[in-house]
Amino acid sequence: MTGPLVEKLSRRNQLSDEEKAVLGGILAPPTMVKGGDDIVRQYASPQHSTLLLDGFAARYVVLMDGARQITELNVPGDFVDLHGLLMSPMDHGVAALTDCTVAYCPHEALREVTETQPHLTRLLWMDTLIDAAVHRQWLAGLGRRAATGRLAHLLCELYLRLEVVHRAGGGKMTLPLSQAILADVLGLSTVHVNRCVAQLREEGLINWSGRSVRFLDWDRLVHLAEFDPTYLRLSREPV
Amino acid sequence: MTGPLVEKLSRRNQLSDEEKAVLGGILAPPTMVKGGDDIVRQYASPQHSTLLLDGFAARYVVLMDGARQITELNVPGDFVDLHGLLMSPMDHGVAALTDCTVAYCPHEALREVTETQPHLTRLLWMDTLIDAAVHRQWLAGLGRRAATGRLAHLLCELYLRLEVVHRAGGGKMTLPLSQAILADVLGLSTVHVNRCVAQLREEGLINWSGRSVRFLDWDRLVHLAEFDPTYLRLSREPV
DNA sequence: CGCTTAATTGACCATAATCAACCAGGGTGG
DNA sequence: CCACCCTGGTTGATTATGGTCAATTAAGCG
Repeated sequence: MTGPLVEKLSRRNQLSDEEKAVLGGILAPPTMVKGGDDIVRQYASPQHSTLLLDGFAARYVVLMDGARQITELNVPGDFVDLHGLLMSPMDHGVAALTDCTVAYCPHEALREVTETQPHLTRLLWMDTLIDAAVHRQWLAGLGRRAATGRLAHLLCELYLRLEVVHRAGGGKMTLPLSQAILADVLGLSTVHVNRCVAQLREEGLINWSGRSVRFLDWDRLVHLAEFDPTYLRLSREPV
Repeated sequence: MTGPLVEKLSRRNQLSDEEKAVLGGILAPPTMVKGGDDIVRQYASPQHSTLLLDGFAARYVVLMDGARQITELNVPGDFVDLHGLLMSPMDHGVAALTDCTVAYCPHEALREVTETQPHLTRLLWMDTLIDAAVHRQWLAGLGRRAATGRLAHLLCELYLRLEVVHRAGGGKMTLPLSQAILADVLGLSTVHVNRCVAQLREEGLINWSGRSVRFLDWDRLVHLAEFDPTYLRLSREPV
């Protein structure tokens, strides 16, 4: 059940069998959340954190005029609200973008991990640090990148993150997110997302129909996106 | 020397005398960094983290066309590169925006803290989680807030953060940042920052001349900014 | 096969960028 | 002491990226 989480963490530093067992032992049985429902509501103070096992989720903020900004996309293996362990209440919501399978993890058990498993604690800490690193890349995109480059960057990032947990490979990924959702990620209108997708298609960089995205020229896409994967920390780190 | 850090952390959870002593014991003597210089260079792999004791610093990303996006502003009491403890090399730079006083903290000593001081570790972890929470607010701003509201939000945030470390109070703060720097924070041009400042002035919300910002109508500014300080975690947290 | 959601396209508009001056203040060297 | 210079702030004119509004098409789906 801890599969995608262990796969991700193991990329960065060796997980001992004991640590894997600890992780497995603190998770409650999986639960389903329907696409469109909230996994965590804003202002809630949950007594558990939520590990996403399957599906796509997103942290989001809604402004008074109704505009929504998605501040983080979560893929399988991500803790969607690990920060709730140390801070309460939630200052934003977490939505299931598709049907999701999640496993809850009592804060009590996580707190025990922080008391007795310093190395595993550092790995979990690092995972939240990488969330922050992704935030910073998105900030650079929203602040200084043109719309099409921003979309290209997002596609590069998602491909690598999904590949780690075996949801993408061979230059192809399944992306069950509507253009309206992507607009809320990219800080654009749906209309303009559509134009950016069209542009990437016209340039012969991707083949995107329905949920399926195929990369036709990864190198040129990376160049257009100015994508440097360092921030995703997909190789050994000094944890 | 740990003054501003202890003041900030103590807002969130009680620090024991032992913990304060531990913090004091792991810091090297203060160092000066000149405004405009880098505190940490991108791609570097420092063996210490840097506590900002005085001055303003910023994490930033530079794109290929030379545009700069500041992804985080640091004020006294902030660790500017605590994440470097668990991840290396740096995926961005940290610049001193003004003359700064900093104290380095060897990673070796910090690692020892994570092995022996679980509660203090959680407080440091939380501090990085709050960095991420600030990132998310900025994302919402860059993605969905109009320029003037974005500036208003930044001013509200900075005032509260500076107040915690006694660099602001009585509705007034000293902000030694040029409009060009603010533009790199807000994802705007300097010209437009200037117009936004002018607008806040015209609306009678602030008095801003030179480095001195005075808030004339905090409530209306908060309303314009849609500012909710929850994310700054300035009161007791369940660490 | 109708119904609903998502994608697409076009016309027009607005926010903010760019370009280009100009001004104010504070050092500095003559 | 004052002219000069440099940085940072201010203003106006023009442009452009992306938003809004509205309609059309395509794609799932019961």
